[in-house]
Amino acid sequence: MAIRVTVFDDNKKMLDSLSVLIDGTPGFHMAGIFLNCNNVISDVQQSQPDVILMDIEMPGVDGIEAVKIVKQKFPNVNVMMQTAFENDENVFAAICAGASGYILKNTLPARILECIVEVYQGGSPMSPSVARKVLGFLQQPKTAAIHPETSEQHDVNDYNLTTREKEILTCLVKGMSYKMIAENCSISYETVRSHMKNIYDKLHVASMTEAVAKAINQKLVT
Amino acid sequence: MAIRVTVFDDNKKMLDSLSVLIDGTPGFHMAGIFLNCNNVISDVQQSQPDVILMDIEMPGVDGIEAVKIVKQKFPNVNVMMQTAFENDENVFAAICAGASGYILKNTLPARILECIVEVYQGGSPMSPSVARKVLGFLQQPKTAAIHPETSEQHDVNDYNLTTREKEILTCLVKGMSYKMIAENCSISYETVRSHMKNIYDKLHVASMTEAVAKAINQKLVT
DNA sequence: TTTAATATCCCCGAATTAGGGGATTGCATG
DNA sequence: CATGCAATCCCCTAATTCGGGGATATTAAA
Repeated sequence: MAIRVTVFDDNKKMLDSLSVLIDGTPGFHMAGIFLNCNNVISDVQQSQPDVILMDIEMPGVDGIEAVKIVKQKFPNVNVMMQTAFENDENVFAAICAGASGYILKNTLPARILECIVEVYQGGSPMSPSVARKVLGFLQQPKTAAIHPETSEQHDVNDYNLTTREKEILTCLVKGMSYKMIAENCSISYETVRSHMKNIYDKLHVASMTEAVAKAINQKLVT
Repeated sequence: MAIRVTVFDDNKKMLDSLSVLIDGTPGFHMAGIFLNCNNVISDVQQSQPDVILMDIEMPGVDGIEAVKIVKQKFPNVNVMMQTAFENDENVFAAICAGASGYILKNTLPARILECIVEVYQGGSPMSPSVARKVLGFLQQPKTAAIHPETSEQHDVNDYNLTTREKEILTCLVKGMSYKMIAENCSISYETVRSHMKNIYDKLHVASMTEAVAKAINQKLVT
C-alpha cells in the first residue's frame, strides 16, 4: 500500500517537482497538492494523507498555524515541515505546533523520499543543521561553539539583509512605490527592482505587502 | 584534511569495526580509540579529535558524564553519542550534557560516516526514532509563552472601518492578494476591490503597502 | 588570484493593483 | 417611503509589480 502524501506549498515549481518525484516512485502516492492552507481542514479530509509535507512560508494561513490545526483535527497524520530557510523561531514554533520532521528545501529528492518513509514509520527526520538547533533548545544556554571558523555569523533574525536592502525596505514600509524609492535613494528604477528581488529572496516573500508585514512585525526596520 | 575521529567504547568488536571503517575511508582518520572514559581529558588532549564517537554504556565514567567533561574542557569538539538502546532518560541526559548527535548502533557504516561529517560541519544527526523523542521533549510542555504579546486594547481611532473591511484588511496584512482574499472570504474579486477602495479612502492611503503599514502600526487588525 | 558579495543597471512578458466609472440587494432609521 | 449605508458585483484603462533572464564594476574574502 502506497504512502499517501499531501503537499502544501505556495511554490508551483516545488509542487511540480514533488509531484513528479512522489507519483513517479513506487510505494508513494501524491494524495493532494495545495497552494495555501486557507482550507487546510477540508484539504486534509479530502486527500486523506498518511504524511503531509508542509511549507512554512505561505501567504494567508502559514505552515505553523496549519500544523496546529492539522494536529488538532487529525492527530494521527504526521506533518513534515519543509522550508527554504531555517531560523530558530520557525523551527521551535513548528516543533511546538506538532511537526514530526523538519527538512530544508535543498534536500536531495532521494533523501526526501527517505524522510517521508521515516515520518510514516514514526521517525523524525531533520536536516542536520535543523537538528542542531533543536538540540540547542534543550541544552543549557551555555551554547558551546560549533566550529572555530563558524563563530562569525550574522544575526539570525535579520535575514542577512544588507544595509542598502534595509534602506529600501524602510522606504517600502513608509509606503513608497519603486519609482519613489528610486528617487529617494538616487538610483534607477531597475536597481530598486533588483534589490527588491533580493529582499524577497531573503525574506522568502513574494509581494510588497508580505515584505512590509514581515519587516514591521519582526522589527527589521526602525 | 581528514576528519580526526576519536572513539570511546567498551566493546572491542565495535572498536575494530569502526577502526576499519574510519581509517579505511579517505577523508577520515582514527585519532584515538579508548575502552573507557576514566581518563577522558588526557585522551582527548592527546588524540586531538574533530569529532568524538561516544558510547553511553561504559564501566566507570559513563558516556553522559564524559560528554559533560569533554564539552567543558573542549567546547569546540563535537560529540556524537552512539548507543544500543534508546531510552528517554539517556537521550535527554546526553543532549543536556552537550552531545551534538545521537545515533543507534544498528546504523549502517556508510550512514555513520555521513553522520560524522554532519557533526563535523555543525549538524546534529540523529536516528529518526531518537529525533522523535527529542521533539517529544519540546512538544510536551505546553507551548510556552514565546511571544508575550502586548495587551489587547482597542484603539479609539479605527477609521470607521466596517467589520468586513477589517476582515479584508486582516487578510491583506497576512500577505494575501486580491484573488486569495476573494477565495478566503468567499466573495468575488471585484468585491474585494470594492472594499479595498473604501479602505483606502478611509485610511487615506493609496497602496497595499501603506494600508498594511498603517494597519499594523496602529493596530487596526489583530 | 580566483571567488563571493554588493550594488548598480537593463529587457521582456505576465500578473496584479489603482482609479475611474456604475449597478443591485437588503436593512435599518427617521 | 426615502435616504443612507453596507455588501455584493461588473467593466475599462493605466500604472505598477513580479519573475525570469542578463550585464558590469567594486570590494572583500578565501
